[in-house]
Amino acid sequence: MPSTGRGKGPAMISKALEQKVDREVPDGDEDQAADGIAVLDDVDMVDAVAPRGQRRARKPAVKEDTTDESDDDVPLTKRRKTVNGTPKKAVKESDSEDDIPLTKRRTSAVKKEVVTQHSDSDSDVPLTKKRAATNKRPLVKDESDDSDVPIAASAARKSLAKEKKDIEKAADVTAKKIRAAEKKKPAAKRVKKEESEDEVKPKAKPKAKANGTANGTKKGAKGKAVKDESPQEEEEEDEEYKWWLEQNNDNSVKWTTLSHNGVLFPPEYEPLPKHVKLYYDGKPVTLHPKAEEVAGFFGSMLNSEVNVGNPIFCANFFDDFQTVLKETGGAKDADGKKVNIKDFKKLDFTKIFEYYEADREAKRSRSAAEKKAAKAEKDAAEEKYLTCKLDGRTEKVGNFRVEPPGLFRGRGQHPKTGRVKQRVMPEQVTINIGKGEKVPSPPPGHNWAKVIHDNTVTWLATWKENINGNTKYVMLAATSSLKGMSDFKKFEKARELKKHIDRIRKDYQKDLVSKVMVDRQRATAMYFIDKLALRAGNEKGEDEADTVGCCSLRLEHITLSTTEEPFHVTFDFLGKDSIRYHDTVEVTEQVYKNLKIFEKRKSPEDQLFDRLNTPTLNAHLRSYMPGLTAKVFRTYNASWTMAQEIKLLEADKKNPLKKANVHEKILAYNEANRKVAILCNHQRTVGKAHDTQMEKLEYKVKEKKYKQYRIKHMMLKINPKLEKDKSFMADLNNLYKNVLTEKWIEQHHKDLVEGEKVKIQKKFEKENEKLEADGEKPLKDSELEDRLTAADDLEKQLAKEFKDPKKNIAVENANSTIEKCENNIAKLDESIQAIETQMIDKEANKTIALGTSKLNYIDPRITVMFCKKFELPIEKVFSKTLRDKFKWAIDSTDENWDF
DNA sequence: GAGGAGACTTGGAAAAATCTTC
DNA sequence: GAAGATTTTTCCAAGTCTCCTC
Repeated sequence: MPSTGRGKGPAMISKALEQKVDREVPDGDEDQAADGIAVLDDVDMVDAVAPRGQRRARKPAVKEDTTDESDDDVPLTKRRKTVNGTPKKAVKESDSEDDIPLTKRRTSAVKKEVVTQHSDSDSDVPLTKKRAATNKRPLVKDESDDSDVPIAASAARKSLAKEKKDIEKAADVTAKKIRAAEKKKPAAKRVKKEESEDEVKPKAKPKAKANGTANGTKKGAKGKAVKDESPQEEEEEDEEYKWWLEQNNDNSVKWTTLSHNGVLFPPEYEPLPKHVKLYYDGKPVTLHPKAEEVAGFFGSMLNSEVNVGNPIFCANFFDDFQTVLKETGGAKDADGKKVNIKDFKKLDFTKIFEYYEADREAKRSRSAAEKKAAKAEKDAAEEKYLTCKLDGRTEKVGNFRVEPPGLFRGRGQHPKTGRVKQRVMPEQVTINIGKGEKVPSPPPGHNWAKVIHDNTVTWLATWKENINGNTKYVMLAATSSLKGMSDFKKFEKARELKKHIDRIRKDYQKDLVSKVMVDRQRATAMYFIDKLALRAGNEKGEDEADTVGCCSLRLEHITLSTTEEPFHVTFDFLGKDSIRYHDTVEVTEQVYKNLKIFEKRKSPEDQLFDRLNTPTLNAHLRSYMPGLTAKVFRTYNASWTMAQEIKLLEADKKNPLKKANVHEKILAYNEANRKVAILCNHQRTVGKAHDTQMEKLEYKVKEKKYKQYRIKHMMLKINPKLEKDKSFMADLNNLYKNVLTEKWIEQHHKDLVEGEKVKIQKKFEKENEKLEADGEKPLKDSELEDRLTAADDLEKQLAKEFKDPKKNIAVENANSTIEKCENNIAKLDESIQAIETQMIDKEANKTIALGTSKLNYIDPRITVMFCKKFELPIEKVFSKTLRDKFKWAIDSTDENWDF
C-alpha cells in the first residue's frame, strides 16, 4: 500500500527554493512570474504547521537534497509498486538544476484539454500568459492505452473549459450581489447563521399545479413510464406528506415513531441436479452442497469476463473455494474417492455455467402469462417489506432484501475481489424500530442479533459483510421524506456556497504563494477541487483498490509539462470505482511552480500534498461556511455550471429554444447535462452494439433521403416544368451525387430486393405453419416460387430506375399532386431531423454517463425551471423515479427560479 | 490528533421493464 | 406478438464525512 509521504517536504518555503523553481519552470512571462511568486526571506520562517505523523511507512528518499530547504524529514518506506496496473516509473528527477523534465514523452497524437486558468481581474495572482495549446507535443505518459479516453468527452471538455472563465466570473458577480443585498436587509431579518440557512424549505407553489408537467405518483404503481401517465395520477396527492411545506428544524432526531416488517432473506441454496457437475482434470467431481454453492457462484458468471478474466478474482475465489472444500470434506470422484483440487486451471465450470444459462434462458422465454404469474408471486412475497410507517406516514423502503451470498465483485484491482461473500444470517442482523412497536419476527428457528430503538439514524436494519467488514444498511427509498429532505439540504448548502465562492477563490489564489507549506498545498488542492471537480481523496487502506482523489494524489499521478509547453499538467490516476482520470490541463504559472516545489525531494510514490489530508482541508473550509466540505464544491460546480449553460440557452435570442421542437429541447438539455457529467468525469463503457446502432441510424437517414429522391422524380413527372426550377434540380442532383451516391443506391436496391424476398419467404412459412396447425395441407413450394417473382419484378424495376431514374421512376399513386409530394418530403425531413438529433446525442453520450450528475449533482430545481421556461414536459428529462425523488422540486419551482 | 467505526451519498454495471419495429 | 433496442430500475461497491475512543 502506498505510503503517505507525509511531511516529507519542508514546512516552509524558502526564498532559495522559490528562486530555484523559478529558474526551472518553463519560459513564462517574466513580469508575471515576478508578480506571481512571493519571494520570501529565509529568516522570517516560522514552522507554523508541523508535519503530521506518518500514516504509513514510506520509502527512503532517493536523493538527498542539499539545498537550504528546511529539514524535517521523516523516514520513508516503500510504497505501491504500480500505478494503473503498470510498473512505476523511476524516481523523479533530482533537485539539481536539470530536473526540468526534458525527456520527450511521446510523439503520437493524443487528446489534450485545457482548463483555462483563473483570471479574475481582482485576483491576487497575476495572470499567466496563455499559450496556444494546439499543435504542441502531447504530454500524456502512456500512449498504449488511450482507448478509454473519450473523444467526444475530450471535445466537450475543451468547450467547457472555454466557458469556465465566464462561468466563474458570473459566480463572482453573483456572490457580491448576494452579499450586497444582504447588507441592505434590515439586520433583524438577515439570517443569522448557517443552521437557519440550512433549514429554509423549498417554497410551495400556490395550490394546484401550474401546468401538466409536474407529476404525481400513484402509490405502489410500478413505473409505467412516460406515455401512459395521466393527470389523474395526481389525485392522491392530497394524502401525500409534503415535508417541504413543514418546518422541521431538528437535524438529530430523524423520527418519532417507526414500524416496519424487517428484511427479506434470499432463498436457501438449491443444489444442482445430480448430472450437473464441476469437472476437475477432465473428470466430474461431487461436492458438498456448501462447496457446490461456491462453485456455482463462479460457474454462473463465466460470461463475466471483467471478473473471471481477472487473475486476482480467480485467485481469491480459488483460495476461498479451497477453504470451503477443506471444511466440507473435499471433492470426490464417481467412485467416491477423494480428489485433491489444487490447480485452478484444471477446474472446468462449463457444465455448471450451461445449467445456469439454460435456467436464465428458460426464464426469459416464459410466456407472458407465466411471467405475469411469477411476478405476482414475487410481489406478494415482497409486499409487506415494501413500506414502513414513519411518524405515522407510509414511506417506501429502499433495499429491504438482504444481500445474497456470492462472489465479491470489487472493482479494478481490488485485492479482495473474488472472495466469497457469505450468506447473512438473521443472527447477524440488527433491527432498528420504534419503541413499543411490534418487532418483526426473524425466520423460524432464528433470532436477530439485536433490536434497538435509535431515532437519530435513518436505517431500519443493519449487518456487517464479511469481506471488508463494512456495515450494510436497509434504508428508506430515495422518494422518502427523509431522503428528500437530506437531498434538499445538500442542494441548499451548495447554493449557500454561492455567497462565499468569490472570497474562497480569492483566498486560495492568495495562499498559492503562502510561505507556509501546508497553506500552499491546501490552496493548490483547492484549486484542483474547484477547477477540476476532483473528489476530496480520503486515505485508503492496504486492502482496498489503489484509487485516489485530490488529497491522496501521488507524484506519479501527475506529469508537469516540458519547457515547450509551460504550465500544463497531465493527470493520470484511477479515481472512484477505478475510473481513470486522464486529462491534460493548463494551470496558472503559480500552481505549476507549486507543483514543482511539492515534488522536491520526493519519489513518484510519495504524496503530492504531503502536509494535507481531507480532515485538514475540510476544517479549513468550515471556517468559510459551516458545513462546507470538499464534496460541496462538486455539487456547487455541477449545479452552477448547469444553471449557467441554461442561461446561455436563454440568452440566445436568434434561436429561441422555446420555439424549437421537443427533440431540440431535449438535446439542448442533454448537452448542458453532458458538460456537467464531463466536469465530474462520469464515464461509462461503450456498449458493444454502439457502432452497429450508429450505422443503422445512418442507414435509416439515407433510406429516408432515398425516398425523398424518388418523390422528387415523381414530382418531375407530375410537373415537367420543375426541370427549369434551378433550386429544385440542384437539390435533386445533390441528393443523388453527394448524399446518397450511385454506389449506395445500387447497394440499397439490392437490399430492397433481398428484403422483399425475405418478407415473402417469411409470410409463406407463417401461412404454412398456420395451415399445419389447423390440420390443413401446406402450400406447395411452387407457390413460393410464384410469389418470389414479385421480388424479381422489383429487381427489374429498380434496375431500370438505376439506369435512368428520370425516365423510369414512375408516379406511384395516381392521385399524387405536387402539394402531396411536398408534404411527404416535409414529413420525411422531420423524421430525418429526429434521427439525426438522436445520433448526435448518442455519439456524444457514448462514453459519458449523464445519469449520475442528474441524480446526484444537478439541483433538480434547475431542471424544473428549464422545463417550465422552455415548455418541455418534465417527463422528457426526468424518469418516473426521478420525478418521485424530486417531487419537492417539481412542486416548489417556477420558471424564474434561480440556483 | 490518529484511527476506526458508523452513517450516509455517489457510482457504474447488470437486470428488468418498456418501447419500437417489423 | 416476437425480437431487438432503449430506457429505467436495482444492486451493491466505493466513496465522503462525522463522531467516538484512546
